[in-house]
Amino acid sequence: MVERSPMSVPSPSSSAPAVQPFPEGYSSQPAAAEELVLAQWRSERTFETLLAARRDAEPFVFWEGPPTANGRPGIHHVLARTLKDMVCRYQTMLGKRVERKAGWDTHGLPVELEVEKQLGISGKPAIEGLPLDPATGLSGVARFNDACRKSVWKYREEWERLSERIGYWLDYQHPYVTYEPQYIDSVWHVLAQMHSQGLVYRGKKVLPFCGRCGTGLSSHELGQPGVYKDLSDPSVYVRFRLRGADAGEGASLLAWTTTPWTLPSNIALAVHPEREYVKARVALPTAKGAAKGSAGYEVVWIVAARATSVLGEHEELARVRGRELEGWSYEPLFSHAAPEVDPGAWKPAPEAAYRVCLADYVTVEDGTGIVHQAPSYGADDWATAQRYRVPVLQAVGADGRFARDFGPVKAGVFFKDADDALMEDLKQRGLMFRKAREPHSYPHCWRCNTPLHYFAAPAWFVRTSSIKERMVELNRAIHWAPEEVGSKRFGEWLENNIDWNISRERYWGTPLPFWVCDGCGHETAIGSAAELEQRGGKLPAGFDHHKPSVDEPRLPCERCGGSMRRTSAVLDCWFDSGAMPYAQHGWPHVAGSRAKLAEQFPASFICEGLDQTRGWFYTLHAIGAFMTGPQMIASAPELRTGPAYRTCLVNGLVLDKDGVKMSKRLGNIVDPWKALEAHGADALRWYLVASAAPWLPKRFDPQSLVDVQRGFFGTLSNSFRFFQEYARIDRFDARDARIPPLLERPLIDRWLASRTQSMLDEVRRRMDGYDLAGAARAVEGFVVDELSNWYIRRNRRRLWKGEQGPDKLAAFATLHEALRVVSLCIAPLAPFLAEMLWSRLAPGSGSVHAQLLPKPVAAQLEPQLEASMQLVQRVVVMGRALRERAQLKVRQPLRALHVRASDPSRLELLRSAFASELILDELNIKGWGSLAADDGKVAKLVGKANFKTLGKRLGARMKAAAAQIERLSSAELARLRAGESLRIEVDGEWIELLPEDVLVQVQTTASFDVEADGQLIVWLDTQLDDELIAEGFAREAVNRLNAQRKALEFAVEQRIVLLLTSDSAVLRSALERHAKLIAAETLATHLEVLEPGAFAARASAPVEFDLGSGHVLRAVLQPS
RNA sequence: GGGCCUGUAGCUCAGUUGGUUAGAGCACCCGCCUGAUAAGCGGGAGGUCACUGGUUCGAGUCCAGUCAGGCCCA
Repeated sequence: MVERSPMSVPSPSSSAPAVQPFPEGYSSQPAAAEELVLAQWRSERTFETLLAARRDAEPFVFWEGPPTANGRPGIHHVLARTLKDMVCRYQTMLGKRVERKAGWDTHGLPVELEVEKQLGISGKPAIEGLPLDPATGLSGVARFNDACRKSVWKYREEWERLSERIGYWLDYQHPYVTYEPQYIDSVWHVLAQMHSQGLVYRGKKVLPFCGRCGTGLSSHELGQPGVYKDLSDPSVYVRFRLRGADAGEGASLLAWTTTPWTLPSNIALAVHPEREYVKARVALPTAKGAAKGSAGYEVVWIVAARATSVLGEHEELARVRGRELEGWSYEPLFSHAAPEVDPGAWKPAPEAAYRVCLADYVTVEDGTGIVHQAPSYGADDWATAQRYRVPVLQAVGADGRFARDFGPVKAGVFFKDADDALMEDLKQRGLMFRKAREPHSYPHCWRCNTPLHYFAAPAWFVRTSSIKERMVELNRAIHWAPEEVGSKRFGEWLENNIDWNISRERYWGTPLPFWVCDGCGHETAIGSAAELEQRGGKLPAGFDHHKPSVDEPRLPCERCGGSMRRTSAVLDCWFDSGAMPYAQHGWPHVAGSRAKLAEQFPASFICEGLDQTRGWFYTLHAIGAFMTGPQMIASAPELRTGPAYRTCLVNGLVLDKDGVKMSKRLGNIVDPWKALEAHGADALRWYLVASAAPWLPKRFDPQSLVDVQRGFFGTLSNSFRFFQEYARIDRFDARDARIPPLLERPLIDRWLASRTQSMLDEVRRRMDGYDLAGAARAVEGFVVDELSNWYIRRNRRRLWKGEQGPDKLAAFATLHEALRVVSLCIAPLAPFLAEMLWSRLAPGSGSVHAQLLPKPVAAQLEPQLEASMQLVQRVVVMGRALRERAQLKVRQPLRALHVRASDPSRLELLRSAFASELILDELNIKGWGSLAADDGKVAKLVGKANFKTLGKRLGARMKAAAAQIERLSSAELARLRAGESLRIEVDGEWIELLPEDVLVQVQTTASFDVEADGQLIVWLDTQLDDELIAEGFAREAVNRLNAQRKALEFAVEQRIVLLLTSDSAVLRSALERHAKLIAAETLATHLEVLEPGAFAARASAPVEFDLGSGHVLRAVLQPS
């Protein structure tokens, strides 16, 4: 055990506790060390204590977007949660109170699906017909929803465990849960408010529908991988016979469709108003070998652009614009009508049926430019039907099956299976112009692979389009990171706002609180369970807001006295999460919720994935725009006008290392647990945040994690380890009164202190601007380049030298302070390492996360000094390059360093003892050879045009001017540099050149090797004399002997006896001359340089080292 | 089909209101240092800034189009 450094003197006065080392193996096994921190946070209840301590502080409002716990958390959740945590921890360190209420999104289709799978059933009939479960006494929907309620917690434990493990501080003790009664009461209240303001209405929504599951699919579901599959679909051209005045010559309208099953529901045809349509005469098909036209001719209408490709050879009889076809009447394809349904949104006009409509969406890329319309089965068709008040037919029901026998198709036939029979029927009746099969990309249910059919299902809407202007206006007040998500993606989405379809015909969701009268159709909205009871009588004990019990209460109709029943649908679960600002507090029913809302609204900050733009970001915003509108504020002053959230940070997707989206299907999902185990949470967090701006898609490459761990974390922990080892030995105490004030410390200390404060300043500025990656990089650069690779490397000896004096204390204190500030600055992003550092650097002061982040100390900022150091480092880099080229290793001392500087202030800086000592010591050079203004002997001045200042002024003459400037003489350039201006002639015009218009640089003209960077010229005196060579040998010897000490596993303080010899007299003399140095550096208490003969007589088992050029050192090292 | 984002060295990324010869880290090669040692430092090589066209004295940067990847919406 090393008790103290070999040459240090004990300092009995110090009673400070020794600085504790890091846990064993931190560098290779950070996960284990992090677990210790977690255990400490748990046992000390650090998070809860911190929240309590900030009880009365100014709030920084953060809302957690609720994840659904029935999916596994993945690596992208680690990214989102790290960003959230980083901001929340930072704001806490600014003294704010940041409540972080966890939330669970518990409703919705994914849950239902999971449960269907679990119960081994599929589709609505199976759910409603679920048999009695003896264990619970439940059946049907009650049993199903009961299972859903339990299922949502499937991965809760893993979510909480992962969140804790990555250091995401969130209040999981008091989460909001979207299925709980008080939450639903709140959502009902919001809906009832909307209803009372006339924003809720009943309509129909055409959506992709899965007949088997009995449900519409969201567009998100349609975007699932594998939904679109290539099918061999029919491609049919059908004759619609014109009738009445437009019929002439038995002409037909030729329409094209790939969905013959919708033809029984045809009710109109659509043409493009601006396109030209032709009336064409074509030959009827003939038997093989028969003459063309032998079977006669027919007349068809088709868009001009498609006539040739569809009809082939034809005779054009007439040509009109599409709008002239409007209103033309045709014969229904089938004599027996499909069932008619009430569209709800309009009252159908029977005379509008079977006519030609105009529609802009008609294309001519394929088909005939005449589009068959079946409003039930297409959103575009629906909109057109609404404009023309066309009736709506529905041969195929929600289940995807024919509702009743229809010509050749029997009732119950699945729509996809009806195509052939229908086509055959049309062919028999001479209405099929042509048929074929073509591959088409057709959507399928992502759950059960059933082909989807678009279907007009009854739906409830919120008239968001009526508050569009307000939403657009409020959006302007939101700080989006990045800005363009708000202005473009989100902004344009708001501009094109359509009413929000809030209903879903499912089971596990917040039931819509709308009751409709069986008799007169009057509807009413209920704002809470209490109100339901008040209006409809006592609710049964254990009443649940969900189906089916919520469907039982009937209300008396205020209008007609009839009975009102609840509409069957449940709420779009996006509404649940969008209502969380209010519902998480149970507003307004729960006691104290009004005050809570007043304080926790609006959000200062939210952060979710880019995919939430039309999800949570929208629903929060839309509901917020309503809730902060003038009518709401009048009745609920706790709501303030303005957007629901002030800052929204968007994070991008996490892709695999090849840039491919992670999916179960591809098996390229990164398991966050594996990454955590191998590299720790800090490294994972740091990598995810620092590697790029949060909103850019990120490629997750495990190798990069290794780099982060070895690079930043390795360097920082090594720096601490270095400090710790000597601080412990010397019992360094940061409160030691003998520590010199900063201004009395060496300049390099003041430099590091200044850089520390500059770094702190940059971190704060970047964090305040939500540039989280920039903040991380600022610390990283400081720690690696400045703290470790420069300050510590340059100052190692000050910490392990013998004397306990002010200089040593100053070095300790400077390093301590830098590490202390670093631990504060990394706390938001690397909470574990920060805690480990803090508890060792500032023991007894509590958690680093409870500290206030200091403001930069202006008095410690010395920009001049920082600039000087940059100059020093530049000269050092140039010197190293020269050594490299001259093949002179740093151990070989050199006589002199020469510098030419064009700028007198730089010369001044280099002449300072601070710069001189650093440069000469770092480069192992005895002294300055010359340090002077350039006199033209090794360099000349070269002028270069400053394009930035001149370009705007000169425009097209810029090129000529630049050429002129390059020809300026050294004398002219010298005048410019002295601050005078100059006139030059360019293309016959005189131009005034100001000093800043010309960049004056020095260029070397020397014949020997120099380094030049435009400002400085540096070269080495490479002449070696005996003295330098001897010292070089001595240093080589020290190097080899110390390596040998290590090879022999001597303890660092082990004193030795050294016997040295060499056949080279030159080397022997060098060793003798520098014996003192060698002894000191190798801790030799006794050193003898012997003649080879004498050495051989006394030495047993000597080791040999070649010190170069055949000078071989033989040595014996023995413990003394 | 529409909107938006991304494309810079082998990899991960910077690149200010357009301005001289496009940078960093990692990896690679060469060398160095070693009492922070399962670390550290220096040097080198490595680029058609996805492609095409345009605006401009000047384009990685602005504009239009194309290609590729992604997100969202139809």
